[in-house]
Amino acid sequence: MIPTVPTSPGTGRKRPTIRDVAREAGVSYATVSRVLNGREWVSPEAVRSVREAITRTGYTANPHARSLATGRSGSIAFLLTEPQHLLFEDPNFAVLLRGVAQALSARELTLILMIAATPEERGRAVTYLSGGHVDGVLLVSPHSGDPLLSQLVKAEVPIVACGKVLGHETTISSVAADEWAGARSAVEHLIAAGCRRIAHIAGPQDTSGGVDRLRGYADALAAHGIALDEAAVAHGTWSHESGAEAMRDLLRRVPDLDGVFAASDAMAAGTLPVLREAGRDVPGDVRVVGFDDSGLAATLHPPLSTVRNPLDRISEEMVRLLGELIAGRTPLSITVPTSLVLRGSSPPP
Amino acid sequence: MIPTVPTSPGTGRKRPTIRDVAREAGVSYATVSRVLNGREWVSPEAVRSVREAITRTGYTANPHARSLATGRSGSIAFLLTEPQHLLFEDPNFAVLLRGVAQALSARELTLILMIAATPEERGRAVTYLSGGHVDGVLLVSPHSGDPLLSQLVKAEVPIVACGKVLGHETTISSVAADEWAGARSAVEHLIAAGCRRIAHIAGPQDTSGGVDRLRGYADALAAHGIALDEAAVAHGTWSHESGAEAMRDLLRRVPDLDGVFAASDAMAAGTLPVLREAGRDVPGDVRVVGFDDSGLAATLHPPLSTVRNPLDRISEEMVRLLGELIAGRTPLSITVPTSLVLRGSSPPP
DNA sequence: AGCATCACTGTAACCGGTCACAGGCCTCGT
DNA sequence: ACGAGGCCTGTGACCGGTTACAGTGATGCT
Repeated sequence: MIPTVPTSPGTGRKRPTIRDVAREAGVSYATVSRVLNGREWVSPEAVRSVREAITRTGYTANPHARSLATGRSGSIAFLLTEPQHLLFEDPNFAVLLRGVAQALSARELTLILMIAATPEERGRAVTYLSGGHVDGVLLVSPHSGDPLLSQLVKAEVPIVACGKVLGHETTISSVAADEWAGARSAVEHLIAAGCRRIAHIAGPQDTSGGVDRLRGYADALAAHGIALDEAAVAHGTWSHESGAEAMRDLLRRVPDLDGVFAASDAMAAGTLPVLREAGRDVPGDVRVVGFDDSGLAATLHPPLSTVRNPLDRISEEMVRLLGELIAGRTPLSITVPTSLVLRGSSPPP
Repeated sequence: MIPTVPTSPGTGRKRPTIRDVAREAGVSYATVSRVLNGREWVSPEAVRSVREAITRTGYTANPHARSLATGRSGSIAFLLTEPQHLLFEDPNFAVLLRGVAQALSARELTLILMIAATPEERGRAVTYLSGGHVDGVLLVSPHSGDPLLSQLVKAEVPIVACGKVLGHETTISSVAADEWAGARSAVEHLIAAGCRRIAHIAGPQDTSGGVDRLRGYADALAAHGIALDEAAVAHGTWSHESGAEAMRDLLRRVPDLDGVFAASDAMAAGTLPVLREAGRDVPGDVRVVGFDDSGLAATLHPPLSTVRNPLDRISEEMVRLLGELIAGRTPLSITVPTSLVLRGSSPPP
């Protein structure tokens, strides 16, 4: 016969429970619970003695017991479906992640990071997320047709996406930067500064950011009666290298260009050495404006003018919307304004 | 008056419990639990009918109830104490994170990402981690004297660190690349290729990586009877820009150098344009070797020879060690071998 | 036949919280 | 003096699992 040892010797002392605190404080465990949750109708001295007992015993609530009783987990998942793109190539992504972590931490919520790249991981992610482990899900730039998306929607998990998700406006919330307005303001600045031959290095056209920034460029030109020249639009992949490549093309196709609006800072950064090698002074001969205001923008030579992508606001809003969704509000899509940051590569006129 | 909604907001009908499955299958709920956990001594037909009942009801176990009963949370924390460094500047970090996520996912463990940069966040992190929310903690390059570390150790949370943590060998496990051997092999390769004036761009000397790579450099020279010249060692911050800066210094101080070993790929990348502007051909006049084999190494011109930092192995080992720690084994520090990858910036002799 | 063993199953007692409900005590109104 | 009602507190019933322990019937052994 193996008797159960009351005080287990090897594994150290066990953590105090709410009952231990109640005994210490000389009240019932229900009262301790009330103090912990800030419920009304508890006498000041009870509050005081419970508080003291808590610090004396070093008590912390068992999160699993609490979750079991309340039905809330206190944690939300940050789901990545395209890590190779987001995590490794996009410096903005780190800013977004940082912002989300901060916003969640402030709300005492836990961030569960899930990477669902392989089919196997995606399957596990769906079961996990539908299984009640988390209170909600934050998604980065999901693909509209992704089956994962519809499975989560079917499981009634609250979801907030970063970037618009076509076809799911009524089932999931989303937060997006006003890409179009940002792009437009950048191009209008170039026009106001006297540029007449403005080229654009566009992002991938299967992303909403790439499309909207291109539309903003085109609309700004149209609004000022400047004809859109197909030759003045090159396409890149967001990366530094693709920006350099695109710039070489543009110099060949539009030798008289006097302004470049690149859809990302990295691509804008790629244009600078190419322009220098071609003997064009920035901003003297050619003005350059990027997009994102990533960390690298200010450190370039010359420092890069750019459209500030308000990722801190976006992450904050994502968490806020998710909170509302969890509380039972209906899905909502919002847009966050961008702003123009002028630096050496295209100073104010 | 605002009545409390009885049914949880997100979900309409409530999820089936183990009792529902038992009723469906015509057995007791203990039997269902036994089937779920693969316990012995359950009749084949009971297993079958339970399995059927599970698929019929769409049952998934409530993770919080399970955690409460077993005392295991099934999740581990990945703690970042220096996000500005790791998350934003270090491309390797993303690789490590990816690897850890994969290893945990394969073990059905959840990754909780915690960023503890501000004092407030650090405090919350300690309470959270000591509070039994997670089964263990993975730490990236913690600073040995960090009070956070000793608090976690005191709370008896299983910890595995990436990189050596001096003074905690008996309390926490750690996994590190063999930085010293890697650095040494890089420098020996340069010597074998005929270089005689080999400079080093060192990393920060308050990190174990920075120190060990410098030691490896010094020891390789000593082993081949080459005197260490203080002027041939410059210091950088891991970053591209600091590498360029260091290279300019070195060209001034050691004009006859014919080899450079940089402690990071980013710093090595920074040397290339500086060398080109100075009229030195790589690898003709000067051979360059980096460290890490980060994504960028192969895309440079010329492609960078470098020491492969086995981050995939490291992440895998970290998770394995943490598992052993959780199972009750004693802490263990292990080293993972590196390998030399030769490319255009210093091809094989 | 009687008893031990084996293979399996069910009951009940946890795990550590939350919360509905039933009081108790004190003050106030009548 | 006594009931009403406000404030505060304690009891007990959950939440949904795991698991110790106590059966139960069938079989094997003496």
